[in-house]
Amino acid sequence: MATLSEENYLKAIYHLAKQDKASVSTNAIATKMLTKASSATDMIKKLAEKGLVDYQKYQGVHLTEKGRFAAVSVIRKHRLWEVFLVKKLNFSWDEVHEVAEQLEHIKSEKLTQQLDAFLDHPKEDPHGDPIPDCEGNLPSTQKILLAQIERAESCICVGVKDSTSQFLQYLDKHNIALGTKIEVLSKESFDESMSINVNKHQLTISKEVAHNLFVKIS
Amino acid sequence: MATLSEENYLKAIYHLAKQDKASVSTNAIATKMLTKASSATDMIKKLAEKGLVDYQKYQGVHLTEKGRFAAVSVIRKHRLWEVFLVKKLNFSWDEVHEVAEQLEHIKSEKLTQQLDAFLDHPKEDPHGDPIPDCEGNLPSTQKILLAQIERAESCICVGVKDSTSQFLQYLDKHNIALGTKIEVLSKESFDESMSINVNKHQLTISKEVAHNLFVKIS
DNA sequence: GTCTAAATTTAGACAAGACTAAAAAAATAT
DNA sequence: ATATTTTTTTAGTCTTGTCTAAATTTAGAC
Repeated sequence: MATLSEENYLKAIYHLAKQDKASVSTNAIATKMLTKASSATDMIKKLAEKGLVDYQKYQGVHLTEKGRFAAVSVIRKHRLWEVFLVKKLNFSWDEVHEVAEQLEHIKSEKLTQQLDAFLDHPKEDPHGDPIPDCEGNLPSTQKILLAQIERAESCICVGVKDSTSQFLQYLDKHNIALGTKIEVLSKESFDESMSINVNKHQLTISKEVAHNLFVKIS
Repeated sequence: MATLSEENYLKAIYHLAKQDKASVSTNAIATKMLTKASSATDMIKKLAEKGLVDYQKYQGVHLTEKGRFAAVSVIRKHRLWEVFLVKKLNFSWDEVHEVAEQLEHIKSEKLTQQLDAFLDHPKEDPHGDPIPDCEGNLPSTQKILLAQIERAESCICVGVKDSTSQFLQYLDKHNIALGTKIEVLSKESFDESMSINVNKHQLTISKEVAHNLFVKIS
């Protein structure tokens, strides 16, 4: 039902709402979509017309249940395709995003179901993000940012917040992957940089890195 | 470079040119694309502008080398995806077309290459149509239509001309698949119907069926 | 509380791809 | 060779998604 463009807006609204959970502003949507506010307003009206968002002038939008389901369905497909690309076609985790952005819009219920089965019903994509089930349920994971750790402690890398290839390649270079054990040695209060141990190698990471790595305490 | 719509037009022109090999008329394109002649004219101008077809008013079009390559690249992807759907995702041969029509437009050189490798460089799609290589070469196969057989003779089904699900399901129902041995018993000169033997079962097929089944003499 | 600044919406325009109706060219029939 | 039919093109309109510029509303500063 939703056009390609509509699906992309729904995804953007979903991701923006997750953080804030308040209503999502026109400007935030425009920024995320790399368009202008006026374009976002136009699209918001179309989405509201179709019952995918609740909208009142000047008040931002909320996804309706229907809109949320549509958004999550696209995210499900995106993440399943990412798993496919990495597990079956030997893509690395920094190469999958662009292609998955295209594949996520393919419309075929059967394709999605069969792909899911073919991949053995994966629970996470290559960046550690959870894959929604076909009913739109998304298990809430309790990952924390590495930056939130305040004392010498051991943890395991379980995801990335930023999945640009620049960041992922930085992680590759320092042998940090999903499942990698990270020992926090110390944290510098001046610049929030951290001294960590990865595979017996000591490493200093910046605030920026620490704020984009999800870990769980081990 | 080419938009989704342009790719579909190129494909249509390619398929129309194959049969006739003369220039392709505006009307033929419009009919194949299920649009109006005026829309076809508009698109032809865009394709000519981009150097994908040669066009002179009222004279129909020819694909340029660039246009032919673009068309064949889309066909390559279409057929590779069909193989994927049947071999890996358990689609049947009458279910793949629609989905492949979407997948064929995904733009990623690496994806196509890796998919090809993952499928072990298949030579044919599930309907027996040859898969072009990445340079745009398409092996010329010498299949004949079952209807062209004039006397009692044995042959093997190697492809279908019509790949609508109605026809494919008809073939399924009568246990005719690629590789199936077909013995021609007789041909009726009145209506061109044929009496054939498939897996020990005798069967009478109409002219329509005989004209849509490719075979090779065994 | 009013006044400015920021965010949002409206109005009008444009490109892509489609359509209808009408004009022009080509093909066919007599 | 001319008349008629068919094919093709043109002209003008529509929808989707975008834009700029202007108007409006909300929020923040004092």
